[in-house]
Amino acid sequence: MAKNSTVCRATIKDVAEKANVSLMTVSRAVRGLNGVSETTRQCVLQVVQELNYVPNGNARALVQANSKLIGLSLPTLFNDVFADALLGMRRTIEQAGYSCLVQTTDYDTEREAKWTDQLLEWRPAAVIMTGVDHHARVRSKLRGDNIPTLEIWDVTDDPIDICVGIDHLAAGHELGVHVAQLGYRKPAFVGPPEGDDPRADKRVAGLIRAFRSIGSDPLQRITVEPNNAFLMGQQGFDALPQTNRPDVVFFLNDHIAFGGMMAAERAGLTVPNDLGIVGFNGLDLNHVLARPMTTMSTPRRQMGLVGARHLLARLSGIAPPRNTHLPCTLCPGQTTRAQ
Amino acid sequence: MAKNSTVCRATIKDVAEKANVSLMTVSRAVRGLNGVSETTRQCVLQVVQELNYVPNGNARALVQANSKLIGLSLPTLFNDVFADALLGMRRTIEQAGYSCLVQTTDYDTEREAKWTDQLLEWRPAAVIMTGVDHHARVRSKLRGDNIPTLEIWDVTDDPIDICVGIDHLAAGHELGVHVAQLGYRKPAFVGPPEGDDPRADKRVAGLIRAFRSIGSDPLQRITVEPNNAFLMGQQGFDALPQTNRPDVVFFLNDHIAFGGMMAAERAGLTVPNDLGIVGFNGLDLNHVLARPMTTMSTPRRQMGLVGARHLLARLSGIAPPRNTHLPCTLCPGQTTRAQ
DNA sequence: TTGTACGCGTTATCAT
DNA sequence: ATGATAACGCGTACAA
Repeated sequence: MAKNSTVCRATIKDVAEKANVSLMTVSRAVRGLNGVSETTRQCVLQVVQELNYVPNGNARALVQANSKLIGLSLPTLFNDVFADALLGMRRTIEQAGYSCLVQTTDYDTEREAKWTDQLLEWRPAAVIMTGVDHHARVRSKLRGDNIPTLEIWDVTDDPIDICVGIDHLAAGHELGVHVAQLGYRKPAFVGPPEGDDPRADKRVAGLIRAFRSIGSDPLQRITVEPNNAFLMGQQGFDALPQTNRPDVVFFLNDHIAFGGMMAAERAGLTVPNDLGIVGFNGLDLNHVLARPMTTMSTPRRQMGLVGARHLLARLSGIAPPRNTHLPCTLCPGQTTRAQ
Repeated sequence: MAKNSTVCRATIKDVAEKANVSLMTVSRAVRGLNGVSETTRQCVLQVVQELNYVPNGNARALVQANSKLIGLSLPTLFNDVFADALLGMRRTIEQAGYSCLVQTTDYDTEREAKWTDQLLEWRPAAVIMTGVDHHARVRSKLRGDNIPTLEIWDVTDDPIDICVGIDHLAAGHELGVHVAQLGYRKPAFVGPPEGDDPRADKRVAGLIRAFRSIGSDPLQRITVEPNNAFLMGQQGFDALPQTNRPDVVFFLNDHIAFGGMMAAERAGLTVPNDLGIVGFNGLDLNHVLARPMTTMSTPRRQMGLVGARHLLARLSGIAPPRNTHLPCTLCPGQTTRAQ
């Protein structure tokens, strides 16, 4: 009878029997350890091929008490900036033999916490999270279990473990000061509701401080639902107050800003004279626009790279710096007035 | 002395001892199985809390001979279309208790094959791959091990297991016929080199067939290096032949088309009169453009949803259809001439 | 309702 | 250079 149409996978034992050696010899040969004669190794690897033997990662993780898995938590994939950071990170991580267990949180701390619970069952070697604002349970579990943890994209005095990011408060402030110096006095911000994206909130705090210090109108915060970036920009523009309209709008990111600019021009406004448009991140989108956008360029690729390196160092017992600030670069563009 | 600053994690055994019950009672209580009195369960769960017990997924996977892990392979994350498909998929999958092991291949079949080898060590419950063109080794391994496999984004007569996608050849043909009927006769295509993206190649084949049947100039294929989408569009436009310039350009996708259009207009051309611009996918970008782009809308979200459902059905023993075609929708826009 | 014995596939450790 | 044995933490099967 057919042997119950099930997966039939070879184990070390199968290989050992067929090769007429012990389990340990196979194990050593497969892992490329010393202490196996060249002839034996050849023979074993030969059998491994024939039997299509694939080591069982679960068994290995079990006996070694932790796995070659790394948990990776991102807010969303609908945003090139995270893809950018990932690019730098994933390669480094995978070359070191780790695999990534990925989740997206949609900026929901609860979701993140639930996923963490699920993740910990796999005894991951490390965890990478976006931002530094997490559910208290997550912090305490990761700390308590002493799991190497990398927080990326933001900085804090008290990271869970190690942290590589930019100072969003300072970036917001620098951007605000620049724009204020250009003469804009009625600022608005278009982005998610307060509380959804802690990094956005910090940048807004920086903007507020910048404009308050020169006695301008207070910054108006316009809320748009998470959606396609270009649509969000359009919705953000539509939501601007008609009377006493702002003279400059800071958008959550460049793509949203572009959507807002399109909407503004369709509504008959002239950028930057009637309305200044400011983005964030310095995406490559800028390079194709007729007029480059005023924005703040963030070191995304580098954050990923540096973060991954520090984490790997941590995994091999070397203590990396707990906190790494990376610099942003102001990009004055033509979507705000000159001078 | 400090107990070697290492992870100290509670096991079932620890819980059992503290709760004064057997291992099995704990196991049952934790998994919510029947056969445990309410009082015992309360007591056990109480101890679980205190000890911060988290079941070991590796041990579980080992004894059950396969894990609650699903492998997921995507070409890139720098493309909203994959994020779209994922959105529909991941939720469904995660609610069923699975976690995703993600990779990106950068359209490299070799990379995909290597990753698959690594993945199989985890004894995943299922594998999801993009497209239907894979390394022969991958096909045979997945088939040989009888692993539930979902191929998404494309269709074929001979899927590894199950398959949900669109017919790229037909989509290309339909788009080509539409544009040809508008009177364009010198078509070009801007995208990756032939062989890199099999789905793009199929669409190109459809375009070629459409234009050949009306005896127009043959379609010129312009190659651009993978890069930021907007930049690729710009580069694609720059690479168009100056003499006997094409009168319509099909781009790999909408974002690239947008970059191309910007470049064309900066070069002084009028769209759609001097040059027709055609995208692919029907991204939301279109909704904010002053003139919507001519494109073919793809059912990305739906592919993800349907695919995930079929896969879950497969995992619970129900046989879903092997092959599911989903329809595309032609979106005539204003970046090609009317009539 | 609860408990006991065994095995899952691997590696560490200690022989030989 | 090679092998025997004992874990690792859990679930299945059966017994009480």
